[in-house]
Amino acid sequence: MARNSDGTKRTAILDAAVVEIARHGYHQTTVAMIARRAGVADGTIYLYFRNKEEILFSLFERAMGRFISEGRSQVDQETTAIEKLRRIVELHLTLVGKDRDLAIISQVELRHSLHFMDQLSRSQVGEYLAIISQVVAQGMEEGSFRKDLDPIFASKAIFGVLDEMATDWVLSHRNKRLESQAKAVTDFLLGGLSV
Amino acid sequence: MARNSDGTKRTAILDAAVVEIARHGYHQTTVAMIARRAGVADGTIYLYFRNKEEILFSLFERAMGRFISEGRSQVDQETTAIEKLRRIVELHLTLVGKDRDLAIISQVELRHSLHFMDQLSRSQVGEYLAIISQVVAQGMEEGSFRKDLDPIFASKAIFGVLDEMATDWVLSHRNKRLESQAKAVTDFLLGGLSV
DNA sequence: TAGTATACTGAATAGTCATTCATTTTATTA
DNA sequence: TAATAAAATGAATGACTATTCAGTATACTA
Repeated sequence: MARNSDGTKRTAILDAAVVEIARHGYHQTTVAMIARRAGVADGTIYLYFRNKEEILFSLFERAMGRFISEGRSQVDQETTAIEKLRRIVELHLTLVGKDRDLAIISQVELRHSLHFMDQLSRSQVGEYLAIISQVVAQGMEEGSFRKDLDPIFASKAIFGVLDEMATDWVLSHRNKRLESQAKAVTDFLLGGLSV
Repeated sequence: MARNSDGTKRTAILDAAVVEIARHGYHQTTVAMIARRAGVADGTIYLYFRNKEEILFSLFERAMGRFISEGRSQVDQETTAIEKLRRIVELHLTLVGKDRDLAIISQVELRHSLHFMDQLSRSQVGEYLAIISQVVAQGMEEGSFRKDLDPIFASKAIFGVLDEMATDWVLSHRNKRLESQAKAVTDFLLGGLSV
């Protein structure tokens, strides 16, 4: 499998894939379309990726990597669990809201098949949830969060709210920035519905 | 477009589609596979559905219809917003947890394309969210829910948590019943993370 | 029972595209 | 500069499948 040394061409292919897949959907996007936009020949794609599906996987890995590494660093910049949660919410909404094409991919196109979702949730999403659940656990120790929480459960619930906001933003055609919801989300997560 | 008077055959086709699509995914499921399982000829499918995609739409409508009608009836059986919320959470998790094949479809396969999700969210999901947001609004009037909530926002957050629990259950290979999470979900939604 | 309408069948069609690989171009080495 | 290796090309292949429709079977009517 030949490839140029810097990741130039691989990156170009992934960038092209984001645009084409966001615009036409994974199944309507042909390998030829991605190749054309990336400025390479069809066959070149197969020097960098085993098959079409691997492009989608790689796309996800690249995006999720940012969530994890930035997530960690944001969390490390704060001391209290409440502030850490605030940072995670802001980061999540900001990262998704930054690039609509990528958001379409992560909120819609990546959820195509059971097989696919399975892989995703096992690998990187699990790592992301672990970061969140650590924050919850810390909050419980600190005494700022309720003692009767299950951190794993709570991390999923938190992710669920963030994910729904992201999906809603992708589907809405309004132009409101996604990160403008950060405060509302944090307040809801911390305080719940009850007075 | 010919068809037999009772919905027998149409129902058989939809039932077959649920099984095949849950098992192989929408794109790996051929019309022939659905026809075979339903015990009809390939062409018969097209007497009942315009095309393959319409099968998926119909599947969704049938399933979502239950959420909405049962949701309303559950809500009507309670008086306080807190109890209504409890019912919605229980119903949602029970309905999803009742049929794993259908759950796979609603949590994974139905989210195929932006176009598709768009249609879904506009139509029936919107109606479902409206039911939830009415409950939130009632809770605010009653004084049992915080006054600074936006009911629309809150309904999305609630749906997000329910949806994530459902997806997690579909992807997890454990056998724990989904509705066993109902209390944890309700507590989380009502009380949030903070003490 | 003959005639007509309705329902169903399944083989043939028509188009699509992921993937391959023989060939060409570009880079590296001696 | 010649020889060799690495990268890249893109036309051709081969496999797949949604949809159609001419024909058959079943139900209904007079």
